[in-house]
Amino acid sequence: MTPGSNSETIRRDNLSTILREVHLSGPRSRSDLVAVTGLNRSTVGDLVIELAERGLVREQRGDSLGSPGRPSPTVHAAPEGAVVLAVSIAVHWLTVALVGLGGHMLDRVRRDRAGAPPTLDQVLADTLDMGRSMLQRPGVRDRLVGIGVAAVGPVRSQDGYVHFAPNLGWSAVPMAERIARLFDLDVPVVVRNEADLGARAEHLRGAGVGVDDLIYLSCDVGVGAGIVTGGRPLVGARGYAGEVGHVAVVPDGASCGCGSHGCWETVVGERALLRGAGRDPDGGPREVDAVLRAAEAGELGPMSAVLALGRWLGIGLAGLVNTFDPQVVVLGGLFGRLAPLVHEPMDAELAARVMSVSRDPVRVVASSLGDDAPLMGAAERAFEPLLADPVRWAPRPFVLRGGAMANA
Amino acid sequence: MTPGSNSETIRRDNLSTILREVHLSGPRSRSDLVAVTGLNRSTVGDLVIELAERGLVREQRGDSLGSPGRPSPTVHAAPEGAVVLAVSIAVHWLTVALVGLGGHMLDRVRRDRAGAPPTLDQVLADTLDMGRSMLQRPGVRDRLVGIGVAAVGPVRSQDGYVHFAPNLGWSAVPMAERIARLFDLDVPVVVRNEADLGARAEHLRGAGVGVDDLIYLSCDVGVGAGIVTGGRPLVGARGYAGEVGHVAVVPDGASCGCGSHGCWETVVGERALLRGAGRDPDGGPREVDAVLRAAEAGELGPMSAVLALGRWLGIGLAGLVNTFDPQVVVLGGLFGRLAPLVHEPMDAELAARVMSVSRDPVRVVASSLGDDAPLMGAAERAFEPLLADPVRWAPRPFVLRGGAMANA
DNA sequence: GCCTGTTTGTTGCACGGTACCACAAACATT
DNA sequence: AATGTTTGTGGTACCGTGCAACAAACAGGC
Repeated sequence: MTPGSNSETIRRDNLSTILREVHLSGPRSRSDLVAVTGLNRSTVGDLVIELAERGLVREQRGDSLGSPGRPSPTVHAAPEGAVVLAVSIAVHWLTVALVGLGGHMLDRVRRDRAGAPPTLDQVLADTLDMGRSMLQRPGVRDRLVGIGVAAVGPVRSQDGYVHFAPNLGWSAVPMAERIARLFDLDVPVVVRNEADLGARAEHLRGAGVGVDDLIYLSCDVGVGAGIVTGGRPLVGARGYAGEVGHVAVVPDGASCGCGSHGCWETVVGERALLRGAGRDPDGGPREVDAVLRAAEAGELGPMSAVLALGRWLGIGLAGLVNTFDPQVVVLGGLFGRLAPLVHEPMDAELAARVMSVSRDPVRVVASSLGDDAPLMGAAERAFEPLLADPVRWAPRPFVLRGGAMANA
Repeated sequence: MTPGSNSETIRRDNLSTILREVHLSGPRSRSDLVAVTGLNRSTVGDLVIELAERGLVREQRGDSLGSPGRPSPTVHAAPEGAVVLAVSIAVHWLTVALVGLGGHMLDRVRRDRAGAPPTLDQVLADTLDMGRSMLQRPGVRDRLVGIGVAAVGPVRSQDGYVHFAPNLGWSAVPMAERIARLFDLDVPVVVRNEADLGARAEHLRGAGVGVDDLIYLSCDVGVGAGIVTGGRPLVGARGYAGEVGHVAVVPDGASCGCGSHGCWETVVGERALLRGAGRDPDGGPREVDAVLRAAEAGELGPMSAVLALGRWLGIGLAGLVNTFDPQVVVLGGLFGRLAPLVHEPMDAELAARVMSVSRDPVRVVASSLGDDAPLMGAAERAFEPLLADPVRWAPRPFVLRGGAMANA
C-alpha cells in the first residue's frame, strides 16, 4: 500500500512471482524457477517450501530426462490448495465454474436460455443453484479465496456496480453486493465487464499468451473490448474503459440503445447482423446460428450481411489499432465465430486504414477459449489477491505431530 | 530486470520513491517523507543522507511554523545535481531547454520558423547550435543524465526511429541516433512522440496532476493523443499508440495524408480549420492566428469554421472517452487555444455521445503548460532512468578530508 | 561396476536493509 | 522555567537473500 519497501515486501514479491509462475505457466522445475527469478537456489528452495507448507504448491520427484546432474523436482500448483468460484452472466446463457489453482476447471455448469431475457432474480437464483453444490464439495469452503463474476454492461470497478445492461433490460444492479449476499461467504466478490475478463483470459491462457499489448473484441449481443497494454488491463478512472461499441463510426447513423446514434454496435452487433440478413433482430442464438449456417452454405442474402458486418468490423478495428498499437487482436463471442467468414472485407479495411508503415502488422485471430473466455478471466481475477500476496490469503496451517492440520 | 527481489531492490525502490517525491512534488520535510513512504524515521534519514551525498538533494533547516516539536528539515531536489537536455521539434518551431532536477528550467531557447517546412538537417543544425551553449555551462557535462526529444509523427519506442512526419515532409529518420551523434555525449537519448510527452508533462506537472487516467489531445498540424491510464503512459507494442488523428470518423470522407480517408485529422486538424475558414490550408501559424482573432471578434465565416471543428472535436472525443474512461481530457496545442471558443458544440456532442450515466462526467480542460508541454515531457522522460535508480546514475563521489570532492 | 564430471538441493554463515527503542534536540505552551 | 510534543540520531535486533562448501542424484566412459 505505502510506497516504502521493506523485507516483508521482498518476501511477498518473491513468493508472488513463484506462485504466479507455476499457476500460469504450469509445472516448473526448481531450477527453472531459479532461471526465471534470478534468485539463488537456496532462496528458491526456501520460498517453495513455504508455499508447499501453505498448501499452494506440491513438489514431485523430478524425472531424469537424459541430461546429467541431479534431477530438479517439479513444482506444481495444487489445484485444491486454493479455489475460486467463477460466474459468467451472458445474455443468452449463464455459466458457473469451480476453478482450482493452476487454472484447473474442477467443475462447470452451463445453462442456456432461449426466449425473453431473464430477470435479475432468475439469474441470481440460477447462480446460487448451480454454485451451491460446487461449494459443498469437501474442502472447498476452507480453500475458497474469491468469487469472480463476468457481467454484460458497464461495471464500476470500485464496487462491482452494473450501471445498466440494455440487452438484458437491467439497470442499477449492485451486482457484487447481490452475489456476496447470495452465497454469504467471507470472501471477496469481484465483478467486471465480460470483455475485460475475456481479455484477461486470452492474455493469460489463450490466444494472447506472451503478448503484452492486445485487444479482445467481443460481441455477446452488444459489442465491447477488453484491452491489455504493457501487460496490464486497461481499467479507466471508474472501470468503464473499453466500451468501444458506443464509439460513433457513422456520425449521423441509426439511434442506439445507449441513447446516442451511429454507434459501432449498430452496424456490427448481433441485432445488426440479424437485421441485415432479414431476420428478427431479437431472434437470439437460434436465428444467429441459422444466418451463419446459411452464409457458410453460400446463400447470397446472409452472406452479404456477414460481409457488410466484416467491412464495418474492419473500419472500427482500424481505429482501435491506430489508437492502441496492439500486437494481437483477439475476436471473441460472435466475432470469433464470424472470423473465418469476414477476414476478406475486414482485412481490406484494415490494410487501407491502419497507419502502419511497419513490417510487423497486427495479427487478428479468433478467440482460443471461446465462450468460456470471460469465465476463465473471472477466475483469474478472483485469484489475483492470492497471487499478489500468498501469505495473506493462505495462512500457514498449524502442523501437529503426524501431519494433521488445522487452520489457525 | 529479473523478477526476483533482494535487498538491493528494496534500497533502490526506496531511494527512487524519495527522489521522485521531491523531484515532482517540490520540497518536502523529512517527516512528510516518513508519512508518504511509511518508512521509519531512521530509514528515511539514512536514505536522504545517501541522496545528499550523491548531490541529488539538499537539506535546509526547517522553519518552525507555529506547531510544537522539533522542526523537520526540508529536502530539496538539487537543480544542478542532475540535468537533462530537452528538445521539442514541432512543425513551426523548435525549442531546446536545459532542465534541472526538480523540474527547474535552467535555460530555454525557442526558434520559430515561417514558410516552408525545414529540412531535417536544418533542424538538427539548429538543435546543436541551441544546445551546445547550454551544455558548455560549468558542471553541466558531468551532471547530464540524458537527452529527451519530442518529435512529430509516429516514433518507434524501442530505438527512437521516426517513421514519417508528413507535415514536415520527412520520413525514415533514425532520430535518436542522429541526435546522439550530434552531441556525441555518453548519455541516453530518448525520442518520443510529442503528444505522448505532452501527456506525461500534463500528468506530472500540469493540468493532470494527481489524475491517473487522462487523455492529452493535441494538434500541432496533425492530431495526436497521449494517454495515461492507471498512472502509466500508454505505449503500445511498438510505440505507436495514440495515433488517434487517423481514426476514421467519416468512413467515406476526404483522403488524408496518411493514405487512408475520412480520418479525424481531416476535419479537426490545422489544415481543416484553415480550409473551413476559406484560407490557405498551408498558411501556417500566421493564418491560424488570423482565423482565431477573426473568430474571437465574431466574424461569421471563421466563427462557423471554428464551431464546425468544435463539433467534430466533440464527436471524436466522445469515442475516446468511451474507450478510455478518463477523468480528465487536456487539450493541447491548437486545441488548447481553441478550447474557450468551441466548448459549446464540443460539450453538446460529448453530452449526446458519451455513455455516461455517471454523476462524475469527464472534465475537458485546456493545457496548463501550453506549447512547452512536449518539451517538459521530454525532460521528465529523460530523468526517468535516474529517478528509477538513483544509485546507478549518480555515483557517490569520493570525499576527501575537508570536503573536497572528485568523481570516481 | 566404478570413477568422473555435471547439475542441483541443502546447510550454515555473512551481508545488507529496515524496524524498533531509547535518548537528545528543538520547538510551543503555560 | 517546567512540561509536553515532534523529530533527528545512534545502537541493536530481525528478516531475507547471497554465497560457499558439501552432499545427492544423474549420465557417460572405461
